Amino acid sequence: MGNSHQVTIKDIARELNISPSTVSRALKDHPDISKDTKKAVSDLAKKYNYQPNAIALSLRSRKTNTIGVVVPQIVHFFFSNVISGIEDIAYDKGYNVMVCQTNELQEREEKSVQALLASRVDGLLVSLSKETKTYDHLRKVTDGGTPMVFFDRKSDDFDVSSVVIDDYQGGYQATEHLAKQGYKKIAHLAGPLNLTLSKSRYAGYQQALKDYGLDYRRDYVIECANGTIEEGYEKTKPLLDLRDKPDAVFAANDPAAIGALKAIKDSGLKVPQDIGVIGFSDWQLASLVEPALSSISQPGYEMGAEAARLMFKALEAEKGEEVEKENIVLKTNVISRESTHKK
Amino acid sequence: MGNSHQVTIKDIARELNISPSTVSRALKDHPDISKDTKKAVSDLAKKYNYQPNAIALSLRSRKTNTIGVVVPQIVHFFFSNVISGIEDIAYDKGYNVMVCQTNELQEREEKSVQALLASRVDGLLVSLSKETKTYDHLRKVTDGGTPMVFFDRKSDDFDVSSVVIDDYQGGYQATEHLAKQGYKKIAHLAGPLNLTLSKSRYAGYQQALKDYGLDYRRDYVIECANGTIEEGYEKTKPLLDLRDKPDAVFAANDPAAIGALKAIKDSGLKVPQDIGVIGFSDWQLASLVEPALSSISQPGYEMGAEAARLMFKALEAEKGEEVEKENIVLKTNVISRESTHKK
DNA sequence: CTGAAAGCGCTTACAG
DNA sequence: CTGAAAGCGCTTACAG
Repeated sequence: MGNSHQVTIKDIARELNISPSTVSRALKDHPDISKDTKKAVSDLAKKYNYQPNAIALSLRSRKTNTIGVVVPQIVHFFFSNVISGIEDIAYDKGYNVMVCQTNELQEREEKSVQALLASRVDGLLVSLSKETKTYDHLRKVTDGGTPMVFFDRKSDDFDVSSVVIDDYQGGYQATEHLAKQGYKKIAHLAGPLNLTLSKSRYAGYQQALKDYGLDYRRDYVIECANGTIEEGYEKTKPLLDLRDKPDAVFAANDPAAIGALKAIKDSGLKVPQDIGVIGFSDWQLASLVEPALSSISQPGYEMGAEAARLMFKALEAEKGEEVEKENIVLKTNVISRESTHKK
Repeated sequence: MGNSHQVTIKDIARELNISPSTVSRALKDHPDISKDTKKAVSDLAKKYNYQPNAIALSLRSRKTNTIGVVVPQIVHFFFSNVISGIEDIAYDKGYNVMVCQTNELQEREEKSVQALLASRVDGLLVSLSKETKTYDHLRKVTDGGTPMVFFDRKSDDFDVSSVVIDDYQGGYQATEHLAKQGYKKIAHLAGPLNLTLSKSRYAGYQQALKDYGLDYRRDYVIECANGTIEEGYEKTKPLLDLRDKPDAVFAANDPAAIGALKAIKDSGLKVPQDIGVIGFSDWQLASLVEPALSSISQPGYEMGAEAARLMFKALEAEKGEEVEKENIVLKTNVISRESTHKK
């Protein structure tokens, strides 16, 4: 028909000469309504493809059946997995998902949270931008009574549920894996050390060295602020120039590890025979380089699904019932490939 | 406060002993309202962090300031770029974005479209699932008067705007690039040939062969239905067993190209000296393999931004004004890397 | 300068 | 079995 007006209950009522209340009841198969009326209503509803207006329902029920997601980047293997996990669970629950990316900017994070709040999302799933230093915008969320769950990048200033990766364990596992393969002098390309996540990986690295009786040397640790392939390449070169050079590199992210791989190969040394390399899985890239890169897996999809589940637990709780906060820490796994197969 | 009730205009009115109408006017700086009232209202609004309820506004204005996106997969380099492009433009326009993934299932596509329609999104951006054969669910969108724009995977049954990649040109460019590098016997790992997109790339390949005076041989063309690395590997092997084997391969997607690369290397032949390889960029992976893979770039971000712009053009049109449909075809580019540098 | 009324599309307690 | 009324949170034409 190309009619730009969606059919309402009133339209049906008018055509049938009955009241909107009756139409509403008939539509939801209310026991009071007569068979005949129900039939007439549902026939007409079908004929005009009547769709209940969710906006009107939301206004009445103060529930939008929508959750908001605030994420640093959409174009990112890990985060797109998280979003996908959230969306799948939300779909099963009959919820819609509004997605906002902050592009790592605090200002955009603030505006997005504000927009989502204005849209009265039932709950908010948030991963902080790298830039975010103050939390007033998130205070408004919790103060207003909207359930919030952090994923991956959280602030400890809030008493809300969260899902994060066990970065300490990941750093430990990576280093342990290298040690078990027989590498003795393990260097670390750390992530930006202002992030808790980088510090945890670094700490796990140190603990594993200790547990396996290996030396911790400050000059074997180099910070990679951007986590790019180029940076990994450049920062690895000085390590190779050391008189006593490392025989393995644990990079806190995969692009840096790939850069390290290149730098080692360019210097004429062999991976994994001379130097082993292991990364930390931000992308799905690791398997493609040569040699294929060992890495620590981060369960992105699971993180999203878990965060969504925590959210729905809060949303489905009885009104007034206190839901206990959970802080879930997901385990990482070692993905062992060629780049660490020393023998 | 932890008060789970968001402050409304009525609350402010009550506290100030004035009417909701006056509060509403004061809030939007209506000229009729006195300075004093305005000040009192805005002070209280600030104190209670009043947020206008977008749901109530939507019900009145029949505009939600939200657009819906239906995409086959979120975890996908190309599509996540598209979503990102859409989100950035929507953010600039003050719109929210609801994202649904179909996981390539028609049923889920139908339900998602339906849910988005029920939520009264102002417009819908759709990329069809591979499975979608019938279009009743999309007819409901256009019949109901909701603007729709297709991106990447479209149906020609609708008179709506669309943004797609010039696959014909991409196929042509890939083949032309190989020809110009001096390759003469160019094979093609085609995509699933039920998709228009695959057929177009194939047609571009054929035309380029003709234009460059090269033979078209049916046995040089192999269909890769899944587009995985494994499939590319397996389907390339028979090509290498031919008595008169090709000296170049154009794969309709990057994973298949990467599989081809491996198969060629495993057979003892050299890339690019013996056989050149070029892919079609679905992922960002191409630069990491060895040798680095030449590829045809698909501007995903631009596609999303363009599709969003078309949508907003329709949404911003005067009521009743006819917006002319545009079918935008984005150009691809050759990304020339090692895998095709014959000399 | 301010307020009462109506309405966006729905539901439901109340009345008959 | 059905309907009128009230209300979700807002805006705005109308009245004063």
